[in-house]
Amino acid sequence: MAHQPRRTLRRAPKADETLTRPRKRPATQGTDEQRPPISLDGLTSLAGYLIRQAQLWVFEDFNGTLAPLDIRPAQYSILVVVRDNPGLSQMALSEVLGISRSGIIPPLDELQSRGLLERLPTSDRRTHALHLTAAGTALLALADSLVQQHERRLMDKVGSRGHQQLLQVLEVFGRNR
Amino acid sequence: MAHQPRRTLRRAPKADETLTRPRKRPATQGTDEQRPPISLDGLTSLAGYLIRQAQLWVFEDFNGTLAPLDIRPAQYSILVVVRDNPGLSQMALSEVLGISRSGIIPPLDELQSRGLLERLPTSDRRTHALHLTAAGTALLALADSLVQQHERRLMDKVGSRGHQQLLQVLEVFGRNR
DNA sequence: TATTGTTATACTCTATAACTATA
DNA sequence: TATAGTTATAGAGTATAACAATA
Repeated sequence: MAHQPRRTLRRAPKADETLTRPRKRPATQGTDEQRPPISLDGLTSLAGYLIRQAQLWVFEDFNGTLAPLDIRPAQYSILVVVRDNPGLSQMALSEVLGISRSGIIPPLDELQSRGLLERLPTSDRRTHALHLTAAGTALLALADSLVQQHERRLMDKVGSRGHQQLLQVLEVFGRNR
Repeated sequence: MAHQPRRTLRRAPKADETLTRPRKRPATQGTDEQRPPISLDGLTSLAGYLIRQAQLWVFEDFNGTLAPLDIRPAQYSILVVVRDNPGLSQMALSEVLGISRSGIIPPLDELQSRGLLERLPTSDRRTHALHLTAAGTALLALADSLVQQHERRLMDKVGSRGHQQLLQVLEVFGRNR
């Protein structure tokens, strides 16, 4: 029904990262006894396992880096796609991001309540046209520079050559899912 | 206190995958009108985004492949680590898997209730020694062959060379987090 | 009838804190 | 006091189903 843009104030997200984060091994537990090494070879030989571990690192580092702006990965991806495709509908957005059309609503509500994004009416009164506000555009510019820092840290982790290889090899996962 | 191994029956996990899965674009919505292409360049140039998308594919394919055995990624990783490190404690397991010591309990309970894994008492009566049962060893062997199918599908996706590069480049994320 | 956005609900995963028993 | 395992609780993320407005 193309409701009024809602003003719902959503739960303030924890300023810090809330996503999976690795254990900070508990200070080599008390005495610095050496513990028997645990073999992970059965897992580390699987590319899928390594991808999962890399993704956990990415989210952790991303969240830490963008904590000052209180932007999580999903929010960042929404802001980028809306900036690059102004006026797109919620359906189109949820589709390219691989989220259900109901799942896109909480992050959109939050971004809107923070004044970063707006839902404008269209000729088809069922749909909303998504646009960034001036504040959203400004904040995204800041976020972009932090994301570049994050990306550089990833490059430090895997090497410049490794980073290039990742972009090439994983490109197949980037196209429209 | 090294409780009795619990018999708690845990909620039957949905036999199919329950993790994030991509939208199956709704049949090009009704009429096959061509929709304006949506630019994702702002995201696909980020290695972190591609890693995230790859990881979603991995979980989806993994879950689909291992659905006949009703084994999810976390359960598989537990079975592998316990097989390769028999007798390790829950603390050690949760540490190498990057899960909190309370978070390891639900999957362990489930595996134990399914007769795949047991918690044996040790001289330190606070700790449990984790071991696979015969059934667990047998099921893991089946799982391994399915995981190899999954890994082959990943190789089909990124190419043989790309697969090798992934193992090399991401190896840094595999070591003990 | 089909589609968009929304609400309601449920489930998974993970986190933290408090508790028990052991050391 | 410190540690291992457990319980209780909470939060984020995502899923499905049903609904109203609109096409």
